[in-house]
Amino acid sequence: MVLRVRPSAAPFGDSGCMQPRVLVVDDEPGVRKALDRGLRAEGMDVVTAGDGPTALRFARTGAFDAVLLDIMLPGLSGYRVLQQLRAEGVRTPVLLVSAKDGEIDQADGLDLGADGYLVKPFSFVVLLAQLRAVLRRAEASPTRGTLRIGRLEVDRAARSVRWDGTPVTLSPREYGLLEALASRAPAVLTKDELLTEIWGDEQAATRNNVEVYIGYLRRKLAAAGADGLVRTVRGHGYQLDEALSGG
Amino acid sequence: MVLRVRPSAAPFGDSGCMQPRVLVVDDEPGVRKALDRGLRAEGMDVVTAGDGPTALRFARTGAFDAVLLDIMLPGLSGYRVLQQLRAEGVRTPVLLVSAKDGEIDQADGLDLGADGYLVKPFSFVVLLAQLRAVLRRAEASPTRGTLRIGRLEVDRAARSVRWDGTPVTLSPREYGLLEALASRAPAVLTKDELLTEIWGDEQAATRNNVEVYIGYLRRKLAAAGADGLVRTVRGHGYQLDEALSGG
DNA sequence: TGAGGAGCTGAGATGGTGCTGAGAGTTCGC
DNA sequence: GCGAACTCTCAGCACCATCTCAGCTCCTCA
Repeated sequence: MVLRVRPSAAPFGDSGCMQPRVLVVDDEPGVRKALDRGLRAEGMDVVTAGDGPTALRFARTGAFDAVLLDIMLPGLSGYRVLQQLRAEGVRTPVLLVSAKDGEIDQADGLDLGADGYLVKPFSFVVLLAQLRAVLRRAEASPTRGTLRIGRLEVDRAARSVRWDGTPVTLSPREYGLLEALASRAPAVLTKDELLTEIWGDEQAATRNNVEVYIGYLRRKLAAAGADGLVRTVRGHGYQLDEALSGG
Repeated sequence: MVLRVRPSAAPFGDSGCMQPRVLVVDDEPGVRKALDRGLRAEGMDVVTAGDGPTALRFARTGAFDAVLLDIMLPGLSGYRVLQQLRAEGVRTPVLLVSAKDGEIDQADGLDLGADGYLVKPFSFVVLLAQLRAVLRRAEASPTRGTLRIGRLEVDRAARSVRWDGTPVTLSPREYGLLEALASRAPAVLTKDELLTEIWGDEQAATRNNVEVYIGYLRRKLAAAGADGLVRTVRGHGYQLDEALSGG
């Protein structure tokens, strides 16, 4: 494997985020060590594992920002590890590494949920590029923190909502609707999307439920001064009004 | 390059979505042709480009679900194309392909916004795996890209349309027509194609419906200043006027 | 020049979509 | 048990999107 370490000027501090934590899984100690050094030099926090069960144990904690996963592993193949992780609902981005070209081909299914594929021998630079692409994406879609859409403020940790600084008390359903709309603003969400997201997959509720709760939500928002924030897109669904929330 | 075509049982119909549209950019006609055939066999809709400027012109419309972009290109390097696209706000996933290992290394910055990296020679299966990973992600996130055909802007997430910056409010049918035409511009779409795409397969509607709604659409567009944007190709169907929208 | 076909459009009917109020059922704390 | 908050159901209403259709214009071709 070619290893050419070239530390970037600003490895990962651009967006003020923390060191990304990367799990490196490979059965060869030499490879682990080389990758560990190389990635550390790029400002990442690296943890290594040498076999499948260990990898799974580490990865299922969800404590990593990305996993570099070799397919050939003692104990449990990389495929199985990935499969198991996805089955458990772990969404951590995974880069699959195969020792030879044909290996990926032999998988029963290609769509196991990996986020990138590398074939040995790969250059460190290519690995780094893939890794960064994956980390960049993960960073771009944060699932936590406070949403700020103009004058609207949705604190997801506290499940509280403010408009122009004044708090708006919402019921769980109302809050769910608003958070869903805010987290994707200014996209239009269909009633069915909102149903599955807030009411769950059981589909016990009907679309009229969404209409009713949009009504409740609107009333409370209007009382707080956010009149017209939730807009109806006839025939499709609802969205947060860009102009209003953004202004 | 190794080409091993293996049509899947269900290429891409799993989630009932449309064929993914992929833009293949490579300066070698042989490679273009091979990729075109291979990807079509996998159920994808493929458009090819042989040089940088052409690639940029196609890609900046936002009408593709993924771009396979060779770095070595006449006219404008793949890097520049990618850089330009990102600068314009085009978020379409891009897989960068380098002819040799060192090429990626030579880029001034790795973080141009590519979503995957491949080094020639790569096997078709690896390409397919990367491509699918990218498409799967794109499909999972409802934030579909914005179509830009000259002065026309179609935001597919917000279902909003702008001409020269001024918003145009459209009914669902009208919007469907415009999006269909914009996503394939400057191709001519027949009335039957538009019928099946917007009205569905039931075929309850007739071709006159398309004519009527093209009329409605034209009226609203004309009111916004986009007079003559939707062109009739007698005997065939409708298309967006490149010259007008592109100028 | 005229016939036929393709495409356009205005008027009007209708059905669907979305909104709302009333009220019943449920859960939870006291 | 009681009240409060939340959730859900339902029916009625208003309005808009959709559809139908006839009559029109325009193009093509003989």
